[in-house]
Amino acid sequence: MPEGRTGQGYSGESLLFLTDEQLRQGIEAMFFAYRGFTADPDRILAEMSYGRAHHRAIHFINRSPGTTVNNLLSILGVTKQSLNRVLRTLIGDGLVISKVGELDKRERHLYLTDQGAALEATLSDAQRARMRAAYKDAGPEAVQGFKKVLEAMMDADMRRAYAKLRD
Amino acid sequence: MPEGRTGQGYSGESLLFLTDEQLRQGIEAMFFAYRGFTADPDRILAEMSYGRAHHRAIHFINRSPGTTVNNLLSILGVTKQSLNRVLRTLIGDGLVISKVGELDKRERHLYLTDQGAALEATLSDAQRARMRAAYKDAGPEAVQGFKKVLEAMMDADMRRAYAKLRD
DNA sequence: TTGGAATGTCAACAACACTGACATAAACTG
DNA sequence: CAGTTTATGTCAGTGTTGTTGACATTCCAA
Repeated sequence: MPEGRTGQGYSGESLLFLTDEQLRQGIEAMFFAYRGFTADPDRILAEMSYGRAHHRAIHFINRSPGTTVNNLLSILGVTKQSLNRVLRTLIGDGLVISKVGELDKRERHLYLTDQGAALEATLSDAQRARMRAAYKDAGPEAVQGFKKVLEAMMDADMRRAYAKLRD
Repeated sequence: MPEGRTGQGYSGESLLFLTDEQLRQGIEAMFFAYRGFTADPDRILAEMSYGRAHHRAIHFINRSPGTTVNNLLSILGVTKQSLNRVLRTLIGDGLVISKVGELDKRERHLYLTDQGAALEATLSDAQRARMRAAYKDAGPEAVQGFKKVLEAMMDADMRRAYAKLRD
Protein backbone atom coordinates (compact mmCIF):
# COMPACT_ATOMS: atom_id res chain seq x y z
CA MET A 1 0.00 0.00 0.00
CA PRO A 2 2.11 2.85 -1.21
CA GLU A 3 -0.47 5.58 -0.71
CA GLY A 4 -1.17 7.19 2.61
CA ARG A 5 -0.02 4.63 5.18
CA THR A 6 1.83 6.24 8.00
CA GLY A 7 2.36 3.13 10.07
CA GLN A 8 1.85 4.75 13.41
CA GLY A 9 -1.21 6.90 13.19
CA TYR A 10 -4.88 6.33 12.95
CA SER A 11 -4.78 4.67 9.58
CA GLY A 12 -2.32 2.07 10.76
CA GLU A 13 -4.52 1.21 13.69
CA SER A 14 -7.64 0.92 11.63
CA LEU A 15 -5.89 -1.64 9.49
CA LEU A 16 -4.54 -3.60 12.42
CA PHE A 17 -7.44 -3.68 14.82
CA LEU A 18 -9.49 -5.97 12.63
CA THR A 19 -7.07 -8.90 12.59
CA ASP A 20 -8.48 -12.25 13.60
CA GLU A 21 -6.34 -12.12 16.73
CA GLN A 22 -7.83 -8.80 17.78
CA LEU A 23 -11.33 -10.07 17.11
CA ARG A 24 -10.66 -13.22 19.07
CA GLN A 25 -9.55 -11.17 22.03
CA GLY A 26 -12.78 -9.25 21.84
CA ILE A 27 -14.74 -12.51 21.72
CA GLU A 28 -12.96 -13.87 24.76
CA ALA A 29 -13.35 -10.59 26.60
CA MET A 30 -17.10 -10.81 26.03
CA PHE A 31 -17.16 -14.36 27.32
CA PHE A 32 -15.32 -13.62 30.54
CA ALA A 33 -16.97 -10.27 31.13
CA TYR A 34 -20.43 -11.73 30.84
CA ARG A 35 -19.58 -14.22 33.52
CA GLY A 36 -18.57 -11.35 35.78
CA PHE A 37 -21.64 -9.40 34.75
CA THR A 38 -24.00 -12.12 35.99
CA ALA A 39 -21.92 -13.46 38.88
CA ASP A 40 -23.29 -11.27 41.67
CA PRO A 41 -27.00 -11.63 40.92
CA ASP A 42 -26.47 -15.35 40.29
CA ARG A 43 -25.11 -15.76 43.78
CA ILE A 44 -28.10 -14.03 45.33
CA LEU A 45 -30.62 -15.88 43.18
CA ALA A 46 -29.11 -19.28 43.92
CA GLU A 47 -30.03 -18.86 47.57
CA MET A 48 -33.73 -18.61 46.74
CA SER A 49 -33.90 -21.23 43.99
CA TYR A 50 -34.41 -18.61 41.35
CA GLY A 51 -32.35 -18.23 38.21
CA ARG A 52 -31.38 -15.67 35.62
CA ALA A 53 -34.73 -15.96 33.91
CA HIS A 54 -36.44 -14.72 37.05
CA HIS A 55 -33.97 -11.86 37.30
CA ARG A 56 -34.56 -10.81 33.72
CA ALA A 57 -38.33 -10.86 34.12
CA ILE A 58 -38.14 -8.86 37.33
CA HIS A 59 -35.73 -6.38 35.79
CA PHE A 60 -37.87 -5.55 32.81
CA ILE A 61 -41.13 -5.51 34.76
CA ASN A 62 -39.51 -3.00 37.10
CA ARG A 63 -38.24 -1.05 34.12
CA SER A 64 -41.64 -0.90 32.46
CA PRO A 65 -44.40 -1.40 35.04
CA GLY A 66 -47.64 -2.54 33.48
CA THR A 67 -45.92 -4.13 30.50
CA THR A 68 -47.83 -6.94 28.84
CA VAL A 69 -46.72 -10.54 28.64
CA ASN A 70 -46.36 -10.24 24.89
CA ASN A 71 -44.18 -7.18 25.18
CA LEU A 72 -42.00 -8.91 27.72
CA LEU A 73 -41.72 -11.91 25.41
CA SER A 74 -40.36 -9.81 22.58
CA ILE A 75 -37.83 -8.16 24.87
CA LEU A 76 -36.61 -11.36 26.45
CA GLY A 77 -36.60 -13.36 23.23
CA VAL A 78 -37.93 -16.59 24.71
CA THR A 79 -41.07 -18.62 24.18
CA LYS A 80 -44.24 -17.82 26.04
CA GLN A 81 -44.15 -21.24 27.68
CA SER A 82 -40.73 -20.55 29.08
CA LEU A 83 -41.66 -17.10 30.30
CA ASN A 84 -44.95 -18.36 31.65
CA ARG A 85 -43.26 -20.90 33.88
CA VAL A 86 -41.12 -18.15 35.37
CA LEU A 87 -44.02 -15.71 35.76
CA ARG A 88 -46.16 -18.38 37.39
CA THR A 89 -43.59 -18.93 40.14
CA LEU A 90 -43.05 -15.20 40.60
CA ILE A 91 -46.79 -14.59 40.84
CA GLY A 92 -47.21 -17.61 43.11
CA ASP A 93 -44.46 -16.32 45.37
CA GLY A 94 -46.05 -12.90 45.54
CA LEU A 95 -43.31 -10.97 43.74
CA VAL A 96 -45.34 -10.08 40.67
CA ILE A 97 -49.00 -9.35 40.10
CA SER A 98 -50.80 -9.72 36.82
CA LYS A 99 -53.75 -7.46 36.10
CA VAL A 100 -56.25 -8.04 33.32
CA GLY A 101 -56.13 -5.19 30.83
CA GLU A 102 -58.95 -2.64 30.89
CA LEU A 103 -58.93 -1.73 27.24
CA ASP A 104 -58.04 -5.22 26.08
CA LYS A 105 -59.02 -7.80 28.63
CA ARG A 106 -56.92 -10.47 26.91
CA GLU A 107 -53.78 -8.72 27.94
CA ARG A 108 -52.18 -9.15 31.32
CA HIS A 109 -50.29 -6.20 32.71
CA LEU A 110 -47.43 -7.06 35.00
CA TYR A 111 -46.32 -5.19 38.11
CA LEU A 112 -43.87 -5.86 40.91
CA THR A 113 -45.24 -6.15 44.42
CA ASP A 114 -43.32 -4.48 47.22
CA GLN A 115 -41.61 -7.78 47.82
CA GLY A 116 -40.74 -8.06 44.12
CA ALA A 117 -39.41 -4.52 44.08
CA ALA A 118 -37.25 -5.34 47.09
CA LEU A 119 -35.67 -8.29 45.32
CA GLU A 120 -35.20 -6.22 42.19
CA ALA A 121 -33.40 -3.59 44.21
CA THR A 122 -31.13 -6.17 45.82
CA LEU A 123 -30.21 -7.69 42.48
CA SER A 124 -29.80 -4.34 40.76
CA ASP A 125 -27.66 -2.97 43.52
CA ALA A 126 -25.25 -5.86 43.19
CA GLN A 127 -25.07 -5.63 39.43
CA ARG A 128 -24.82 -1.86 39.38
CA ALA A 129 -22.02 -1.93 41.93
CA ARG A 130 -19.92 -4.02 39.60
CA MET A 131 -20.87 -1.89 36.62
CA ARG A 132 -20.02 1.26 38.54
CA ALA A 133 -16.63 -0.12 39.50
CA ALA A 134 -15.92 -1.15 35.92
CA TYR A 135 -16.97 2.27 34.61
CA LYS A 136 -14.83 4.00 37.19
CA ASP A 137 -11.84 1.86 36.33
CA ALA A 138 -12.20 2.36 32.62
CA GLY A 139 -13.13 6.02 32.54
CA PRO A 140 -15.85 7.99 30.74
CA GLU A 141 -14.46 7.79 27.21
CA ALA A 142 -14.09 4.04 27.53
CA VAL A 143 -17.72 3.79 28.58
CA GLN A 144 -18.77 5.65 25.45
CA GLY A 145 -16.88 3.17 23.33
CA PHE A 146 -18.18 0.25 25.33
CA LYS A 147 -21.78 1.19 24.68
CA LYS A 148 -21.09 1.96 21.05
CA VAL A 149 -19.63 -1.47 20.34
CA LEU A 150 -22.32 -3.30 22.30
CA GLU A 151 -25.04 -1.52 20.39
CA ALA A 152 -23.36 -2.37 17.13
CA MET A 153 -23.28 -6.01 18.17
CA MET A 154 -27.05 -6.27 18.56
CA ASP A 155 -29.49 -7.51 15.98
CA ALA A 156 -31.86 -4.93 14.60
CA ASP A 157 -34.76 -6.07 16.75
CA MET A 158 -32.67 -5.98 19.91
CA ARG A 159 -31.45 -2.52 19.04
CA ARG A 160 -35.07 -1.45 18.69
CA ALA A 161 -35.98 -2.93 22.07
CA TYR A 162 -32.92 -1.33 23.64
CA ALA A 163 -33.71 2.07 22.16
CA LYS A 164 -37.34 1.80 23.27
CA LEU A 165 -36.24 1.27 26.85
CA ARG A 166 -34.18 4.44 26.75
CA ASP A 167 -37.21 6.68 26.24
CA MET B 1 -21.93 22.87 42.80
CA PRO B 2 -20.41 26.30 42.49
CA GLU B 3 -16.82 25.22 41.92
CA GLY B 4 -15.54 24.05 38.60
CA ARG B 5 -18.61 22.62 36.89
CA THR B 6 -18.82 23.67 33.29
CA GLY B 7 -21.90 21.67 32.43
CA GLN B 8 -20.67 20.59 29.05
CA GLY B 9 -17.12 19.37 29.44
CA TYR B 10 -15.35 16.36 30.83
CA SER B 11 -16.06 17.10 34.46
CA GLY B 12 -19.78 17.31 33.89
CA GLU B 13 -19.75 13.96 32.17
CA SER B 14 -17.72 12.24 34.82
CA LEU B 15 -20.29 13.29 37.37
CA LEU B 16 -23.23 12.16 35.29
CA PHE B 17 -22.08 8.91 33.81
CA LEU B 18 -22.40 7.01 37.05
CA THR B 19 -26.08 7.62 37.62
CA ASP B 20 -28.26 4.57 38.14
CA GLU B 21 -29.93 5.27 34.84
CA GLN B 22 -26.61 5.24 32.98
CA LEU B 23 -25.60 2.06 34.73
CA ARG B 24 -28.91 0.43 33.91
CA GLN B 25 -28.44 1.27 30.27
CA GLY B 26 -25.07 -0.42 30.39
CA ILE B 27 -26.62 -3.47 32.01
CA GLU B 28 -29.30 -3.71 29.37
CA ALA B 29 -26.77 -3.15 26.60
CA MET B 30 -24.77 -6.11 27.92
CA PHE B 31 -27.88 -8.26 27.98
CA PHE B 32 -28.92 -7.54 24.42
CA ALA B 33 -25.40 -7.52 23.01
CA TYR B 34 -24.61 -10.92 24.48
CA ARG B 35 -27.65 -12.30 22.72
CA GLY B 36 -26.29 -10.95 19.46
CA PHE B 37 -22.83 -12.18 20.31
CA THR B 38 -23.98 -15.80 20.57
CA ALA B 39 -26.77 -15.72 17.99
CA ASP B 40 -24.79 -16.79 14.93
CA PRO B 41 -22.87 -19.72 16.48
CA ASP B 42 -26.07 -20.81 18.24
CA ARG B 43 -27.83 -21.11 14.90
CA ILE B 44 -25.07 -23.27 13.47
CA LEU B 45 -24.76 -25.43 16.57
CA ALA B 46 -28.48 -26.04 16.78
CA GLU B 47 -28.38 -27.84 13.43
CA MET B 48 -25.95 -30.43 14.77
CA SER B 49 -27.47 -30.87 18.25
CA TYR B 50 -24.53 -29.15 19.86
CA GLY B 51 -24.77 -26.21 22.23
CA ARG B 52 -22.76 -23.32 23.56
CA ALA B 53 -20.83 -25.58 25.89
CA HIS B 54 -19.44 -27.46 22.90
CA HIS B 55 -18.54 -24.22 21.22
CA ARG B 56 -16.67 -22.96 24.25
CA ALA B 57 -14.72 -26.19 24.60
CA ILE B 58 -13.80 -26.21 20.93
CA HIS B 59 -12.84 -22.56 21.04
CA PHE B 60 -10.39 -22.90 23.91
CA ILE B 61 -8.93 -26.19 22.71
CA ASN B 62 -8.25 -24.51 19.39
CA ARG B 63 -6.80 -21.54 21.20
CA SER B 64 -4.49 -23.67 23.35
CA PRO B 65 -3.87 -27.01 21.65
CA GLY B 66 -2.68 -29.65 24.08
CA THR B 67 -4.37 -28.00 27.04
CA THR B 68 -5.31 -30.31 29.88
CA VAL B 69 -8.78 -31.01 31.17
CA ASN B 70 -8.00 -29.25 34.41
CA ASN B 71 -6.78 -26.16 32.66
CA LEU B 72 -9.89 -26.08 30.52
CA LEU B 73 -12.01 -26.46 33.62
CA SER B 74 -10.52 -23.39 35.24
CA ILE B 75 -10.98 -21.34 32.08
CA LEU B 76 -14.58 -22.38 31.51
CA GLY B 77 -15.56 -22.21 35.15
CA VAL B 78 -17.77 -25.29 35.16
CA THR B 79 -17.63 -28.62 36.97
CA LYS B 80 -15.64 -31.50 35.60
CA GLN B 81 -18.83 -33.52 35.23
CA SER B 82 -20.32 -30.85 33.04
CA LEU B 83 -17.20 -30.49 30.93
CA ASN B 84 -16.73 -34.22 30.73
CA ARG B 85 -20.15 -34.73 29.23
CA VAL B 86 -19.32 -32.28 26.49
CA LEU B 87 -15.83 -33.65 25.86
CA ARG B 88 -17.16 -37.20 25.70
CA THR B 89 -19.50 -36.34 22.86
CA LEU B 90 -16.85 -34.30 21.04
CA ILE B 91 -14.33 -37.14 21.32
CA GLY B 92 -16.97 -39.70 20.35
CA ASP B 93 -17.89 -37.63 17.30
CA GLY B 94 -14.26 -37.36 16.27
CA LEU B 95 -13.89 -33.61 16.75
CA VAL B 96 -11.45 -33.80 19.64
CA ILE B 97 -8.72 -36.23 20.60
CA SER B 98 -7.38 -36.77 24.08
CA LYS B 99 -3.76 -37.84 24.53
CA VAL B 100 -2.30 -39.19 27.75
CA GLY B 101 0.43 -36.88 29.04
CA GLU B 102 4.03 -37.93 28.60
CA LEU B 103 5.47 -36.24 31.65
CA ASP B 104 2.41 -36.72 33.80
CA LYS B 105 0.38 -39.67 32.63
CA ARG B 106 -2.63 -38.65 34.69
CA GLU B 107 -3.19 -35.66 32.46
CA ARG B 108 -5.12 -35.75 29.22
CA HIS B 109 -4.05 -33.30 26.55
CA LEU B 110 -6.76 -32.13 24.21
CA TYR B 111 -6.46 -31.41 20.50
CA LEU B 112 -8.88 -30.69 17.70
CA THR B 113 -9.02 -33.15 14.83
CA ASP B 114 -9.27 -31.77 11.29
CA GLN B 115 -13.00 -32.14 11.59
CA GLY B 116 -12.99 -30.31 14.90
CA ALA B 117 -10.86 -27.54 13.47
CA ALA B 118 -13.29 -27.23 10.57
CA LEU B 119 -16.22 -26.72 12.91
CA GLU B 120 -14.20 -24.28 14.98
CA ALA B 121 -13.46 -22.27 11.89
CA THR B 122 -17.11 -22.22 10.86
CA LEU B 123 -18.21 -21.01 14.27
CA SER B 124 -15.38 -18.52 14.62
CA ASP B 125 -16.00 -17.08 11.19
CA ALA B 126 -19.60 -16.38 12.04
CA GLN B 127 -18.77 -14.81 15.37
CA ARG B 128 -15.84 -12.83 14.03
CA ALA B 129 -17.93 -11.48 11.19
CA ARG B 130 -20.34 -9.93 13.65
CA MET B 131 -17.50 -8.69 15.82
CA ARG B 132 -15.78 -7.19 12.79
CA ALA B 133 -18.97 -5.42 11.74
CA ALA B 134 -19.50 -4.07 15.24
CA TYR B 135 -15.89 -2.86 15.45
CA LYS B 136 -16.15 -1.22 12.07
CA ASP B 137 -19.38 0.51 13.04
CA ALA B 138 -18.04 1.75 16.34
CA GLY B 139 -14.53 2.73 15.30
CA PRO B 140 -11.10 2.02 16.79
CA GLU B 141 -11.30 4.26 19.85
CA ALA B 142 -14.64 2.72 20.78
CA VAL B 143 -13.04 -0.72 20.59
CA GLN B 144 -10.36 0.35 23.04
CA GLY B 145 -13.00 1.50 25.48
CA PHE B 146 -15.06 -1.60 24.91
CA LYS B 147 -12.20 -3.86 25.90
CA LYS B 148 -11.25 -1.68 28.82
CA VAL B 149 -14.71 -1.82 30.37
CA LEU B 150 -15.08 -5.55 29.74
CA GLU B 151 -11.79 -6.28 31.39
CA ALA B 152 -12.77 -4.16 34.38
CA MET B 153 -15.99 -6.15 34.65
CA MET B 154 -14.20 -9.47 35.10
CA ASP B 155 -13.39 -11.15 38.38
CA ALA B 156 -9.71 -11.39 39.22
CA ASP B 157 -9.45 -15.03 38.21
CA MET B 158 -11.12 -14.38 34.87
CA ARG B 159 -8.82 -11.47 34.22
CA ARG B 160 -5.90 -13.77 34.89
CA ALA B 161 -7.25 -16.41 32.48
CA TYR B 162 -7.94 -13.72 29.89
CA ALA B 163 -4.47 -12.26 30.22
CA LYS B 164 -2.91 -15.70 30.00
CA LEU B 165 -4.62 -16.32 26.68
CA ARG B 166 -3.17 -13.12 25.27
CA ASP B 167 0.40 -14.36 25.56
C1' DT C 1 -70.50 -15.40 13.34
C1' DT C 2 -66.25 -16.64 12.01
C1' DG C 3 -61.42 -15.79 12.33
C1' DG C 4 -57.51 -14.41 14.59
C1' DA C 5 -54.91 -12.54 18.47
C1' DA C 6 -53.45 -12.88 23.33
C1' DT C 7 -52.93 -15.72 26.95
C1' DG C 8 -52.59 -19.87 29.64
C1' DT C 9 -51.78 -24.79 30.44
C1' DC C 10 -50.12 -29.58 29.85
C1' DA C 11 -46.75 -32.82 28.32
C1' DA C 12 -42.40 -34.16 26.60
C1' DC C 13 -37.81 -33.28 25.82
C1' DA C 14 -32.93 -31.43 25.53
C1' DA C 15 -28.94 -28.69 26.96
C1' DC C 16 -26.36 -27.44 30.60
C1' DA C 17 -25.36 -26.61 34.93
C1' DC C 18 -25.04 -28.53 39.84
C1' DT C 19 -23.92 -31.96 44.00
C1' DG C 20 -22.37 -36.22 45.82
C1' DA C 21 -20.18 -40.48 45.54
C1' DC C 22 -16.96 -43.58 43.82
C1' DA C 23 -13.01 -45.56 40.86
C1' DT C 24 -8.52 -45.49 38.86
C1' DA C 25 -4.08 -44.32 38.01
C1' DA C 26 -0.17 -41.60 38.73
C1' DA C 27 2.56 -38.60 41.27
C1' DC C 28 4.26 -36.78 45.42
C1' DT C 29 5.69 -37.11 50.38
C1' DG C 30 7.32 -38.68 54.60
C1' DC D 1 7.47 -48.49 50.81
C1' DA D 2 2.94 -46.61 52.69
C1' DG D 3 -0.07 -42.99 52.63
C1' DT D 4 -1.88 -38.90 50.56
C1' DT D 5 -2.85 -35.90 47.01
C1' DT D 6 -3.84 -34.89 42.23
C1' DA D 7 -6.02 -35.56 37.68
C1' DT D 8 -9.37 -37.62 35.47
C1' DG D 9 -13.51 -40.18 34.49
C1' DT D 10 -18.10 -41.93 35.49
C1' DC D 11 -22.74 -42.78 37.54
C1' DA D 12 -26.86 -41.11 39.59
C1' DG D 13 -29.90 -37.53 40.81
C1' DT D 14 -31.65 -32.74 40.52
C1' DG D 15 -32.80 -28.04 38.89
C1' DT D 16 -33.19 -24.13 35.64
C1' DT D 17 -34.04 -22.73 31.27
C1' DG D 18 -34.96 -23.33 26.96
C1' DT D 19 -37.57 -25.81 23.08
C1' DT D 20 -42.04 -27.96 20.32
C1' DG D 21 -46.56 -29.43 19.93
C1' DA D 22 -51.26 -29.56 21.21
C1' DC D 23 -55.25 -27.62 23.11
C1' DA D 24 -58.48 -24.30 25.71
C1' DT D 25 -60.19 -19.78 26.75
C1' DT D 26 -61.26 -15.19 26.10
C1' DC D 27 -62.12 -11.41 23.47
C1' DC D 28 -61.70 -8.17 19.59
C1' DA D 29 -62.76 -7.24 14.81
C1' DA D 30 -64.19 -7.87 10.16
